[in-house]
Order: sequence, then C-alpha cells, then structure tokens
Amino acid sequence: MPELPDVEGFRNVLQSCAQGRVIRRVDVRDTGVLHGVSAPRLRDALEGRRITRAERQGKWLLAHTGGPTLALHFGMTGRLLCAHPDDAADPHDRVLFTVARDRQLRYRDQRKLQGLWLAENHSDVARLLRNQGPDALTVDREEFETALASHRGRVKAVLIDQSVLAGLGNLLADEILWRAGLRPTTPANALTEPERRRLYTQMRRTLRPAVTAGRVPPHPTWLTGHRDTPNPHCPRCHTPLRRSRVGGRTTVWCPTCQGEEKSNGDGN
DNA sequence: CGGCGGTCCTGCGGGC
DNA sequence: TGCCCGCAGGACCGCC
Repeated sequence: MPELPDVEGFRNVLQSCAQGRVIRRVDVRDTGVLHGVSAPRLRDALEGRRITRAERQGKWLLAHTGGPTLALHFGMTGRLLCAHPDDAADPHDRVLFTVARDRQLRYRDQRKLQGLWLAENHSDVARLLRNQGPDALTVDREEFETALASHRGRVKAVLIDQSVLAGLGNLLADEILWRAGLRPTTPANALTEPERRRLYTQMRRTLRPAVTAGRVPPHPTWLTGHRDTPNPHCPRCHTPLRRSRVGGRTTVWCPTCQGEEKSNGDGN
C-alpha cells in the first residue's frame, strides 16, 4: 500500500501522536521486522529519548530523537497508527512504542517485507538513504526532466525506480501516466519536451490531493478507482482498460488516451 | 545500464 | 470443505 502519500500520512501520525514526547517503552513483538538491530539494542537506544522531529524522504519515515534515529519503511502492507496502550494489539502489530500514559505508536505490518532500522548517527541515516533519488513532492521541474532524460528504460519503470525519483509506487505511476496521456512502455529518454513537462505537471496534480487524502484516492474519476473492478473502463473515454506487466509490476492503462502505437509516433 | 526472474513474507480470493 | 495457485500499492540480488 504505502507510497509517498501514505507515508506522508504516517508522518502526520508520528507527529501528532509522538512528537515532543519521550518514548517510555519499546515493545518488540516480532523481531522479524528489525533490520541490523536487536530488540534489546532498539529498546536501550530509544527508551527515555524524546522524539524531536518526524521526517519523510521518499517512502522512508524518520523519527529523530537528537541521538539515534528510527527509520521506518512500510513495504506493501505496513502502516503506523496511534492507539491507547490498553487497546488490544492486532496480530500484525510488530513493534509498540508507548509515548504517554494514553498513547502508543504502533508499527503494524502483515507481510514484513520491510521494517525498522536504527541509525546511530547522521552518517547511518545517509547510508540508509544513499540510493534515494530526489523526493517526488519537492523535486523541481528541471531536475525531474533531467532524471527522465538520462534513463533509457520504460517510463513506468523509471518512475517507480526509487533511485531516480523517490516516493512513487505502482498505483501513482499508472495514475500519473494516464493523466499525462503517455504509454507506460515509452522509453523515458524518448519523451519529447512537452511530454516530460506534462508528466511533471500531472505528477504534481496527482500528488497534491493524494497527500491530502493520505493515499491514492480510489475516486471514480481517477484511474486508480477502476483498476480492481471486474471489467475496468477508462473513466475518461470508456475504452476497456488494458492490463500488462511493466517493470515486473501490474500496469493498468488506457490504449485510447495513452498514445498511439509508437510506429509513426505523432505524439498526440 | 536495462530487463527479467527469483527471493523475502503473509493472506486473500478464485478455481477445482 | 479443502487445497493449490496466483496475486498483492516494495525492494534487493544475481544473471544475461
């Protein structure tokens, strides 16, 4: 699930639930989500420390303490929520952080594809994030276009490559390409200047409301609102949507709205 | 570098 | 009902 808008939502959860508060207790219920740190070490490093700032970079969420930094990644099924410590824990609540008598941050994740890291200092943080491209929410147009122009891969694959641009996932990439009217299989560096510009504009227009909603909204006027319906049609032109595989991911697109076959590419 | 397939992990929904 | 399979909004690794 989690793409940039979701993680932005988790950042808000972290902020409103725990920012400025001292971590009283760390309860690791499943060590399978810990990476490069033991449960005792995580506890010792964080208990008694105050969460000073919540930061998102791409799909990463960072909880700074002034000392060590907790880094969270949500994979496909992770989420962060604020509960009452007395509320029954979900079976997928892997780590609980009690931050007040009545507040507990919970890292919940079904599949455990990613998890939690402990960065002891700034260089540890830098190491964790070293492969991240510019954040999709703050990248400027020039940097975005340069990044696309320097990759020969298919534009969909390039958009979800976190080392090129950080934050977009499978759903957002499909949504943005559909809005921009571009075939997911077009080589990124073959896009024309107007196409690259369109892509950037539509990325911004997609991200803004998605961030507000805290997810990619399954709204009927969005492509995403149709991808899981039985017989999906394009919300704009009603052509049956196509399903294919790009960059190893299920890709949904409209053959009518998203460009002609590239033989004599008139570019629309 | 790019593309592909397998791997990590768990749960679901469909088909037999 | 039970079982097996494919699939899922992520990412990494090795191979060609």
